[in-house]
Parts: sequence; C-alpha cells; structure tokens
Amino acid sequence: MSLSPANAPRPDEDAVLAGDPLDRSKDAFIAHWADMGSSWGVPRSVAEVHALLFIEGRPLCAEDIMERLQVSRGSVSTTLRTLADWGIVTRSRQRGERKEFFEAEQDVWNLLSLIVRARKRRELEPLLAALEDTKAVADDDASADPAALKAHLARLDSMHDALRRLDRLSDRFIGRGGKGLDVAVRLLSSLL
Amino acid sequence: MSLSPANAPRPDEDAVLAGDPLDRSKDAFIAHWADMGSSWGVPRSVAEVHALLFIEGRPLCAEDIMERLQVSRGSVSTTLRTLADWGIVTRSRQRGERKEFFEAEQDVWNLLSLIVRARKRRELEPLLAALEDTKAVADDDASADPAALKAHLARLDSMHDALRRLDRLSDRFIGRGGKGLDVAVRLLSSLL
DNA sequence: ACGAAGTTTCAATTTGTTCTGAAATCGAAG
DNA sequence: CTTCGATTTCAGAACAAATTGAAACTTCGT
Repeated sequence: MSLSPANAPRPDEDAVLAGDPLDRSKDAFIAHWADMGSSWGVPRSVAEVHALLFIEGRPLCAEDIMERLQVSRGSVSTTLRTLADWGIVTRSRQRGERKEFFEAEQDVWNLLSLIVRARKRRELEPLLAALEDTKAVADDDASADPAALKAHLARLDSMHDALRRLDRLSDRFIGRGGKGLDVAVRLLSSLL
Repeated sequence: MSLSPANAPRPDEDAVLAGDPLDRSKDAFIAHWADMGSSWGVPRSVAEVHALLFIEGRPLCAEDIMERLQVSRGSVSTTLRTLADWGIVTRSRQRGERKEFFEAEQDVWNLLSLIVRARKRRELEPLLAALEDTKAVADDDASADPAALKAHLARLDSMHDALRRLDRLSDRFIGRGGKGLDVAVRLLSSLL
C-alpha cells in the first residue's frame, strides 16, 4: 500500500531501489512498526515516518521522506511536528543547507521512555483529573442509597488508585535521562 | 452512534438519566473511560460497555446495555464478544432466566493484567515474529555494503531485544493469577 | 527589500472504521 | 420436532480519521 513494487529503477543515488534486499528489509520494518502503531492509536503515517527515520539512522529532510514513503508534503509536515512534539524525533539544521533535517532517537529504551512520557501527559493525567471530578459528583449526592453510593465510590477509588500508582511509577521511569525504564526492566527481570 | 441529527453531544443520556446524581457520576466515568480507550485504539463502544459493566458491578443482560447506552443489539453483541475474548468480561447465566448476563472483572490489577495479556498476544508477539523475519531478510543480503548492513542489523537487534525483554517480563506479570502486576508495581515503587 | 527555497496550514476529499437493523441462526422447553 | 425468545451475522449506512494539494506564510541570501 505504501511502496510501489517494481518501478523503473532510477539512477539517482537517493532513489529507492525496490530490489535492494537492505531496503526491502527496511520496508518490512517500516510496515511492521506501522502496524503496531496503528493498533495502539498512532496514525499509520506517523509510525511510518518514525520507523523510516529510526531505521535509516541518519538525518533526512522532508523531501527524502516524501519520496521514500510516497506521501504528500502536507502529511510529512504534520507528521514530523507530531513526532517532534513527542520528543522522539529532533529537528536539525545542517550547515550550509537551508532545509531542515530530522533524526529519530536511536536508543530504544530512551525512545520507549519518551513515548511513555508523551502518552502519560496526554492521556493518563487528564483521566486522573476526570476521575477526581467524577468522584466529587458522586460525593455530593445526598439522595442516593448510602450502600450503593459507598460501593460506587469504592469502585472509582480502586480504579483511581491503581492508575495513580502507575502514573507515579512512570514519573520515576522517565526522570532518569531515559535509562529508568531500562533499569526497571532489568531489576524486575532479576527479582520476579 | 447517536440517533439524533447533528448537534448536542449525547442528548439521550441526559434525557434518560438527568435526575440521579449517582447515574450521572456513572455516565461521567463511562465517558472518560471511553475517551481513554479510544485514544489507545479500543473502539469507543467497546470501552463504553466495559465501563458500564465495571461501574455497575453487577451482571447486566444485552437489553440492559442497549437501553442504558442507546446502542443497537448488533453492536452490543459484537462488543460483548470482544470483551469476553479479552477475558475482562465474563458471561453468566442467571437462575431461572433464559438470557445471558455479563459481568466485568472487578479487581483493577487483575483487569490490567488481562488487558496486557490480550494486547501482548495480539500485537507484541506478532511484531516479534515479524522482526525476526525482517532480520533474516537482511541477513541473506550478500550484495550490500558490509558496514551499512551491520549498522542496520544492529538497529533491528536493539529494537528486537528491548521488545523481547518486555515480552518476557509481561509473561511473569500475567502468570501470577493477576497479582503479578500489583506485586511488580509495589516492588518498583519501593526500589526506584 | 525582494525573490527563491522551504515549511505550514486547512478545506475538500479520500480512505477506513464502526454501527445499525433485519434476517439467519441457535437452543431450550414443551 | 416445533416454537419462541435470545443471539449472532453481515451488507450497507453513517461516521470519523487521515491525506492531499495549493495557497499563505516564513526565512535566508543578496
């Protein structure tokens, strides 16, 4: 869906040669990473651009990405902004070039930490705030059956407590220059 | 989703349930849980049904759900099957009733474990298998520049290793009757 | 200050997903 | 084995999300 299988090979050195096994392996990686992304609510094209930058391991400009993934200028621009907001892709100006270049975080644990951080901010924190409001609404209810009210609040609390604990935990992960997740996983692997 | 034309968000909700503060609190919970679900790739109505069953804390039948959430029979059926597949909702027959009833897992840590288990199976494992294939494709490449090939394989490996470690870790979490996640979080909280 | 190169924005469109509703199927009770 | 209530299926309708493309904007060099 993303790449044409067997185009006329272009002699241009930046062109994609579908026949090159190394590029085919890169394409496969991009496709799988995009599949994963899309089942986790990350727009496919965002995941594709990230995968490309990660697997290339070198700065690319907007045009490189457009050609390689066959997507529009607008899409690339939007997508790169998203990735930059999440902190997993960084902009860099190249000396003597007017274009901007983009590069993906190469350390996988750091990458995962940045993803956790972004999602925590965007989703977990608002949910925690909303749950507090929800508890307040029920708390103000004088009219309900006391037993039902108590049970309801207990359910809200158990959910709220668990999520808050995950939230605090993720603060620690992401507080150690990206190495927290790595440390935590190693620790648990030996302890559990 | 809604039967009404185009404007106010979920007007039927208010019409049917406006009076009771406890129900309003439940509705708020359902809405927030659904928001979270939809940003994690869970269909909104699946998250809504789950939230309803969780927050009610008692078995409901298909018709109860249809009326409460104002969705169709077909949607409820599909949704309940999905939730049952993930293991976070269980079917139960009620004595003297021909209908099936459905009940949500009430222990939050167990719930989270079940979710992790389902997503691991559905997404992480296939990705790991795909990454192995991807490495094999590149490995077979005799024609490429050896340095580029080596760098490429190193990137694939770092990703593969990290994800495999997360995979193995999640095996431990979910192996302890749902308490593994709880234990792990408590452990890390004290150690980190 | 101007023009060229590069980037962003956004309305329209395309693409993909979810929901509905009625028909087919299932299965327990008589 | 027939009936009747409950459940599942599925084609099409309704909806939501992502992408495009072109205009507007920004930035740099001269």
